[in-house]
Amino acid sequence: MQKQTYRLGDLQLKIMKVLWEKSEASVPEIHETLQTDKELAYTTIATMLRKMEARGLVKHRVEERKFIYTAAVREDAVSKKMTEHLLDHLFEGSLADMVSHLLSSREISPEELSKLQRLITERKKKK
Amino acid sequence: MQKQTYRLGDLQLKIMKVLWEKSEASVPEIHETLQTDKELAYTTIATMLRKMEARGLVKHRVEERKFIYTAAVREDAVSKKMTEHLLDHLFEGSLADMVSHLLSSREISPEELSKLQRLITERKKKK
DNA sequence: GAAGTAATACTACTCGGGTAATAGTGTAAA
DNA sequence: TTTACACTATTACCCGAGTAGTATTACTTC
Repeated sequence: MQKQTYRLGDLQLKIMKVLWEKSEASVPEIHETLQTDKELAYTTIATMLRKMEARGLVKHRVEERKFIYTAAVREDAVSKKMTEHLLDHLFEGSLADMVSHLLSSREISPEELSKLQRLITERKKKK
Repeated sequence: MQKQTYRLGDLQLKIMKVLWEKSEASVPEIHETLQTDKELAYTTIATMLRKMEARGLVKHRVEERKFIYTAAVREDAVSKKMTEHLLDHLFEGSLADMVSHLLSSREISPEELSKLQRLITERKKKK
């Protein structure tokens, strides 16, 4: 089990983000939180959560007849999996290629650039 | 039309990669090329190509009764779309966050790091 | 001209994401 | 104690990726 955490649908990801943020949430809470994005039926969220639980992405406990959901996978694990998947499948594992792509196609603030620079310098020292 | 190029399945991506690499290819060629990975029926490739054409990802012309396929979307456009999608949905658009993730979880060669460093310095100068 | 061969066309099925209506259930309020 | 209300459970679709068997078509070669 614990299959492919690297492929999460958009809605699933949104739900995970809510759970990571709040650490736990009831269905109404999640539904409420996501309403800003797009109109989604309450049952859509509830169904999705049940499917996600079957897939091992979330867990729930019952509290006063309400389902309280929590994430069953950690955010950094998922981010890592998803990013690595893309990196390996699209850029043959070359981080430089990937970043160069982003650099050439997006506006990146000077702050971001500096932050990046620091990160890399740090990393070079360590290794 | 020209919808979501940011979500390509693994097989579709593999096929696109073959086409980008060779610039054009017949079904047997593509099938042959992908055989190293995994056993896939010839018809699987053919069907997939037809579906991809319907989706606007590839085109074909006929040459001596054979379909010669070519990519209908450019590699950099797709890479960009896919990477940006991930960046925006997983890291709220912060390139630094994304890279930091990768840096902390992967072995990156000193060469890659230097390359990255150069890229960023370049970019800072330009802007 | 019949048979073999190589290609495409058609059809079909599974699976998972997404979406939601409807049914059921249990507690709270009137 | 009947009725609302607020949840969860069940069921049902659609869509696209993936996979591939079977049918058809059109050359080639006896």
